[in-house]
Amino acid sequence: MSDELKTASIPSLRRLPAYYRFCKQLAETGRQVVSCPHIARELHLDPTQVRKDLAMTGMVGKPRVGYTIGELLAGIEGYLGWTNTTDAFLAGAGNLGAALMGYPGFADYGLNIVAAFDEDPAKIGTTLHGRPVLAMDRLPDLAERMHVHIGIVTVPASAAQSVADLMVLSGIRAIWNFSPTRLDVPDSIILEHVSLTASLAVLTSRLAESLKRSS
Amino acid sequence: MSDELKTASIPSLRRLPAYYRFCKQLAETGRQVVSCPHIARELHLDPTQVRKDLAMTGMVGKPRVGYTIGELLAGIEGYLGWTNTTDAFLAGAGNLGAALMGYPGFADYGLNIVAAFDEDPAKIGTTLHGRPVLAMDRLPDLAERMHVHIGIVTVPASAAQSVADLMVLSGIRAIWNFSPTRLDVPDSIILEHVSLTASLAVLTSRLAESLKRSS
DNA sequence: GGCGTATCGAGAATGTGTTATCGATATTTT
DNA sequence: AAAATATCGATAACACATTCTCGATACGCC
Repeated sequence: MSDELKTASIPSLRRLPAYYRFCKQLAETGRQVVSCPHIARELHLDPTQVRKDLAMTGMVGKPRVGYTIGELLAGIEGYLGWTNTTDAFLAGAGNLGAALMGYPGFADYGLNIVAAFDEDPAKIGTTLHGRPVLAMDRLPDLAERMHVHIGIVTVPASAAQSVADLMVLSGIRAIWNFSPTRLDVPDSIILEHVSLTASLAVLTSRLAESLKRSS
Repeated sequence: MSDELKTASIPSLRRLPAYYRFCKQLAETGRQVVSCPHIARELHLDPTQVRKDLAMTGMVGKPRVGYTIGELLAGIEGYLGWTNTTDAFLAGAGNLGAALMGYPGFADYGLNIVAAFDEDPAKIGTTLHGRPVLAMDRLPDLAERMHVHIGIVTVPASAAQSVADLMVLSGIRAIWNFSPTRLDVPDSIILEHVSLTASLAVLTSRLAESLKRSS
C-alpha cells in the first residue's frame, strides 16, 4: 500500500516533462491551479490522457478546479527523480559533448554534469563551460569515489562500446547514449538512447511522402 | 496498385535506420545476404518484427536465404527518402547547432546542411565546419531560391517559435526541432521534435526506481 | 533425387496505449 | 439554498503494435 506507483509506460514518461515545463511557465504568471483540459488544449493532447499521466505520479486534483500547480510540479519532480541533483560524467568532449555541457537547462532537471572525459591529449586538462576535461582512464576511479551514477556517451560510434564497457565497470548505473550505435550492456544498467537517425528517418520519410503527394 | 506502400508506423520507421546501419556494416565485410533472424539477434529484436518492418519498404526475401543486402539498403534508402541528397538550413549557430553541422554522418542519410543562420552579429559572416553563418533575415529569400525544404531549429526556447514561423513563411516543408519547446505549425508542415528532456525523464525515472529497489 | 531444415510471408492472438463513457464532486450562478 | 456545469477519477471500448502460429519455399544433406 506504500508503493502504489506502478511502473509507468514510456510514452507517459516522455510526456511528463512537457507538462512540467508548461506548469512552470504558468506558475511564473502567478497561477495557482491548472486543469487537465487546460494542459491538453495547450499541448494538443487528449484531456483524459493528461489525467492518466498525472494520476500515475500520485497527484490528486479537485473537480471543477484542477491541480495545484505547486504540488503538481513537486509530484513530477519526485516521480522522475528530479528532486535531488544527481551528478553525471560525460565521455567525449567533442562538438556534441560541448553542447550538452553548455546547456543550462539540465540543472532544472536535477542533472549536473561535473566533468568530461576524452582520449585527446589536446583536450585533457582544459575546461568546458567551467567543468574540467579529464583523461578517460581516470573515469573509473573518480566515478567510484564520487558515487556518480549517470554516464553520458558522446563519443564517435567506433569508441562508444568500449566507453560504455568502461562506465559499467566503473559502477555507472545509467547510460545516456548519444552515439549512433546500439550499446550492449548488462540488463541491470539503465540505457537510454537518443537516436538522431531514428528521428531523421521519421522526418524524411514523411517529407518524401508529402512531396510525392504534392508533386 | 502502384503505391502499394501504406503509411508506416512511427516505431517501425525509427527502427529502419538501425537495420540500415547494421546491413551497411555487413556489406563492408563482403556479405551478400542477410536474414531477419540474423538482424534480430544482433539488434535484440523479434525476428517477426524485423520481417514486418522490412516488408513495409517493399522488400522481398527468399526463404532459407534472406534478403540481398544491396537491395535492402536501396529499399530503406528509397523508403526514407535518403536516395537524393536534400539540402537543409539550420537556425541557431550555438553549441548544438555547431555539433549538428560538424556531424559527418548526415551525408549518409541524404541530409546536407548548407548554411546556418543566427541573430548574433558576432557569428554572422563566419563559417562553421565550412558552411557559412548568415543573418537570420536572409533565410526566407534563400530558402525560396534554393528550394530548401528542411529547417533545423537549434535556437533557445525563447526564440524557437518565431524561427519556426519564419521557416514556415519561407516555404520550409519540414522542421527538425531540437529546442525544448513545443512548436505550433500548420498541419501541412512536417514536424519532428528531438526532446532531450523526454529522454532524460525515462532515464532518471528508471534510475530512481533502480536505486530505490537496491537501497 | 528425395528429405530435413531454416526462412519467408500472411493471418491470428495477445498485450499495450489511447480514446470514449459515466458517475461523483466541488464551484458558480440564480 | 438549489440548480447548472465543469472537472476529476474509474471503467470500458477501441486502435495499434508486437508477438505467435502456420503453410509455403528454397537450400543443404544424404
